[in-house]
Amino acid sequence: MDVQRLELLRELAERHSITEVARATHRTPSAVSQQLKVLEREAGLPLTERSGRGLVLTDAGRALARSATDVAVALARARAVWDEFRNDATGEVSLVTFPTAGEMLLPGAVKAIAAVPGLVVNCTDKDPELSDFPALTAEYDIVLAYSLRGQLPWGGRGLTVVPLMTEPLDVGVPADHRLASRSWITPADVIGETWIGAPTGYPFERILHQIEQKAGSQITVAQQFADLRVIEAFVVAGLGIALVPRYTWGGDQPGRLVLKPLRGVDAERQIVALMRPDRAERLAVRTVLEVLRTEAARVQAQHALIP
Amino acid sequence: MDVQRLELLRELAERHSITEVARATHRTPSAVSQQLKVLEREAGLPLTERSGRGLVLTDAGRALARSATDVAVALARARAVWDEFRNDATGEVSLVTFPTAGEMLLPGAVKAIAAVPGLVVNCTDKDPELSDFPALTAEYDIVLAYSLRGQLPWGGRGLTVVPLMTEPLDVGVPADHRLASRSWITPADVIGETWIGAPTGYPFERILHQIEQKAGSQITVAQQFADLRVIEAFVVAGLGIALVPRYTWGGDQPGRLVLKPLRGVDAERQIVALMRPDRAERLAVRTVLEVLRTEAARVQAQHALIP
DNA sequence: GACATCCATGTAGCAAAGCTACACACTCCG
DNA sequence: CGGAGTGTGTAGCTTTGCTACATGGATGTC
Repeated sequence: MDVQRLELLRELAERHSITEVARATHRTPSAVSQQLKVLEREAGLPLTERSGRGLVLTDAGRALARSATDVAVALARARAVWDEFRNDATGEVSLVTFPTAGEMLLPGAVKAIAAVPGLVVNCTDKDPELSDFPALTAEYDIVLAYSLRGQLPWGGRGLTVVPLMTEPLDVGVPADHRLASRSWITPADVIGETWIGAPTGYPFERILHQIEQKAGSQITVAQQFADLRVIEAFVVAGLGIALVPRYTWGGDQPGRLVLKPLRGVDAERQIVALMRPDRAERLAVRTVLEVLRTEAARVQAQHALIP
Repeated sequence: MDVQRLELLRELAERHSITEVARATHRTPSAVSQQLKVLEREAGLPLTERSGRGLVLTDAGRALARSATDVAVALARARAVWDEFRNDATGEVSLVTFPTAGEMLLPGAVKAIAAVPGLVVNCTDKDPELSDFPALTAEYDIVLAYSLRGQLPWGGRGLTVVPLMTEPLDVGVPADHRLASRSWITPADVIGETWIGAPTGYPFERILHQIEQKAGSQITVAQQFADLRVIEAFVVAGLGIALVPRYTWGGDQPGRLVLKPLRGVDAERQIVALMRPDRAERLAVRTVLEVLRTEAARVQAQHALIP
């Protein structure tokens, strides 16, 4: 029961291909295949099955891979305890975000992290529609993701989830709109309005459905954009109203776009950090996470002051 | 941070000598020394210090060794989960006991274990006065030990403790003794009696002290024997009375020795299994443990019937 | 105080484990 | 039917980790 081999099995469980595992671990596919073969012989049961031109884990393989995660966590924790002992939060941390969170949290966070010597974060963004968040944890240490209240799609898969903040989703209307002077809005208020929506499959869709149900009236979605800036521009142009995350909206439309809280509907999203449990143990990762949490709190507090 | 090397460090923490670690892991001292040196270089801090002709762990070394235990536990658990998956509780388990528990529990337990194919237990006994129980966990998978109520000397050291049974300690008197017809005895009853005691340092001593305190009168200990059979023989010969564990006494003095429960004093001992936490995870070990527990329950139930 | 003893630790050499490079077999898809 | 994708064998090399033996320091003894 060698740890290295278990690690390979775990990688295979996540990446679903020996070639991918080889690339990720800087080895040739042949080396990976050989090691897995040895593990299988030690285990005494087949761990993989051929399926088409690739292969899939058997039930036994999945079971063993799960245990492998526990071992990896213990090992990572040992490393972390040691780094804490030496007070050495050094290292590289990779991070993906969806664009709006990146805009809101990362500039401040990266600046704060720069103050920690030897700690480096490499950030990227990725369109949330193109890639499912959990899969990204194979490649990145920290994945910033969001989910709507009630749905917690990131549990269950054995990932570590750290909540960073909950952000209300308001209704954005043009400054000269009939609803612009209201202090809040209910589903009944927006009957008959035209909406600028997000592409099909985006979680925002669910909230529009909730509004439909509460109002008892069908919603008209005129356009579908992924980029918030485009949506805002359309709203300002008077082409419709839209759901806008309160802390994230651009602000480059000063005075021409106003946000109104939505009552009667659970209109908020949770912004969380998603991680593979072993990576979540690393001291460098935990340090970055701590910075993100305080940054999120800062943003939230700042918006509470200017309502 | 190689697991094998961490394992060596952990062994060193327990055995306090490279030579001993080498013997236990079937290597030469040179090999152990080299591997620890590599670990130390990776760790970046000295893990050991020379002390006389041997060496001792530094604080850093002890800290890292603690983490190493967690890794070993995770790894052992992975193995156990796998063995459970294959329903394969095969393997060798070594066990030490103090004599009385061996007499009481082991014959039945070993017979039950013989029914499990491929599972082997190797048992030995060891005088409890000569060796401290925790140290034996380095050498044996399961250590049967006892402790008096209130004192739990086996926690704290990071060992796994599984309670098997609690055994009352009665007062053994000859059948023709003035107290032989009583249904129980209090400390006041035994004022003026001569005691056959255990050697100094045995935990039974503490109970005699309690009796002294409750009775307000000094106790006379005439002889000190470790072996229960000798004690019983002296009691039968009318040379004194003694503390006798209720389930364990010989029975080869039928009718000539009677046991009387002691009231007013916490007179019982806990019989527990002591294990290194990683070894406690092994399926074979857990299986043996399960047998021991049911055997202990059987013995206890049997004695409840014949009071 | 010299000597034997018991440690840990260096050095050289050897055996095994694990990797790469390359060839091969198989499946899917245009 | 190729061509691009997959996983897997084989040969050979590199690295790792071990043993055997020698060395040096600390301890205890005659």
